[in-house]
Amino acid sequence: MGARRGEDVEVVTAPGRLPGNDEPAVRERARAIPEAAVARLAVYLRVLSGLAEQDVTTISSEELSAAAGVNSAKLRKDLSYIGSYGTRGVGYEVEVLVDQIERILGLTRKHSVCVVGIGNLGHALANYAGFPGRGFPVSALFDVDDDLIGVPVGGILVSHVDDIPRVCAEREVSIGVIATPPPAAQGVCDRLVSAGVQCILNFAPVVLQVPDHVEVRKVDLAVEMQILSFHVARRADEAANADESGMVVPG
Amino acid sequence: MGARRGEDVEVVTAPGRLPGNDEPAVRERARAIPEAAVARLAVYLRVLSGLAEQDVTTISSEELSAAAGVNSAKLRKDLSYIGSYGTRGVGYEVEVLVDQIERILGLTRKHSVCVVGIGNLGHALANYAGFPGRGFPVSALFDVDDDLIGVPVGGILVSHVDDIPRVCAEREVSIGVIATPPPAAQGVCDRLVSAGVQCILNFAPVVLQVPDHVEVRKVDLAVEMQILSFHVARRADEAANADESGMVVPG
DNA sequence: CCGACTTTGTGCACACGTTCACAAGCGCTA
DNA sequence: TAGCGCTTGTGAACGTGTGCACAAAGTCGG
Repeated sequence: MGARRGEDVEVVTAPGRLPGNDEPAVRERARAIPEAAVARLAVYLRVLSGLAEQDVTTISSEELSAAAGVNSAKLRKDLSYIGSYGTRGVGYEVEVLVDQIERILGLTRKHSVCVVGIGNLGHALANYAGFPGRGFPVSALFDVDDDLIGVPVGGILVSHVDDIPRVCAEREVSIGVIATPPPAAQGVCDRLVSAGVQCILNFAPVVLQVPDHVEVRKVDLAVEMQILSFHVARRADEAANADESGMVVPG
Repeated sequence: MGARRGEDVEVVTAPGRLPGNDEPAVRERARAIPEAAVARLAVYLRVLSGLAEQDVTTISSEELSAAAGVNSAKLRKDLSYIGSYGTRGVGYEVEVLVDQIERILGLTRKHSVCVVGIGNLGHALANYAGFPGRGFPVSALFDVDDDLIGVPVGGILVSHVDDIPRVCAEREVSIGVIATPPPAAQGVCDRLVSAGVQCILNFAPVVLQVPDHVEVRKVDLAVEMQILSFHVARRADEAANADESGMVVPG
């Protein structure tokens, strides 16, 4: 176990009978998993699911880490956050890992998703979102365009954004996906928040302001492109640099 | 942020007096900017562009950081990576910052982009990609479906994936966007790489294997959803925990 | 039953990124 | 020109995440 702050170290033998402290530490553990590790666990899960379908029953950290594109030590540390489910000298049982990762990621429950903004991207998401992580049924779609209201997209009828509070409550939406034009995003976000949605995936290129208890993740195409652009530029500069400094091309 | 390959280690602190190291440090600096800072610079740039359009000429780190949703010290440090363009006691000139960030991000050149896989998502990207970061013209589209070849999407004719090498070379594509089904992604990736594309934005939920000199960023919807799911689960557990431990609801 | 071999789980050290806190620097006013 | 108040730029402390290397713990063959 990694040394945390002085506080939650005594989890070992659970000394003092403090109220609410006798929990199996599984829940405490969940809080301690680094976000980066969570992201990787999701990747491992996908790889493992693929292996399970190919009837692979056991895999070593070395093999799995190669398939997931990470260092094997990191993989083992990531897995250690969720418990000790490997067998030394052997490896991990694929099925066990799948189950445990799904448990930690909360994939044993279904998470109802809504998509707001049924443009090009929203369309794609409505058709796409339910399928890859099989625990995310899209259960509501919203737009402002009157021509779209009531139209079925991917099997779901589009509702008006004004109905977000009612529809989200009815269908117990827990994750909201924003795919609106930038100016509309904050307004939509506010409505989702007041509808009780606690997690938001934002595709609109704006910085959303939300209360502390709401989790926002953003997917920003422009930013991704610009990061790549930065690398292109860096490479070009390096090449120019190497050139100037009289580097000889081998061969 | 999110998971990247464990590779990007060679970004380390510029070591000692190696030959060709005496450059004006602008280029050296570029190498030293942390990836996380680059991502934020792109966000600042967008905010700043918005401000410029509203004829704001000057802004303090405090204001800008609030608009970008970060801490002001972090913002100043991020900006310090690209140089000292602020005036103490006053703030930053919006236009200067815009220019400098664009320079660092390599946005002064146009980066030709191709999209592979013209399904729902590819469609959305073809229409979307050029516009938000104004320096990214989509100049080629590819698919395997014969019915799509030659069809114009967002003003560009779709070519066959087999023509990737030729078309990418002709149109000087520097960034490849993969929006194919998972099984096709690695093959497409290989073709892009052999066509000389050095940066890839991958929307397919697979771990791509590429040579070291190729930069890959991935956007993985399923992973994002699962991270949110994790947070939903964590919250639920916390609530349950608080409940069990006999917490009294105030009021 | 033992010893050799394999692979996990993790303590430790290091690197990276974030935050704090303050000196340095600039403009404004008198 | 000197003094004051404001904001930048950054050294240094801190916390988090990564990677190494090895002990612990299991399997397997003899």
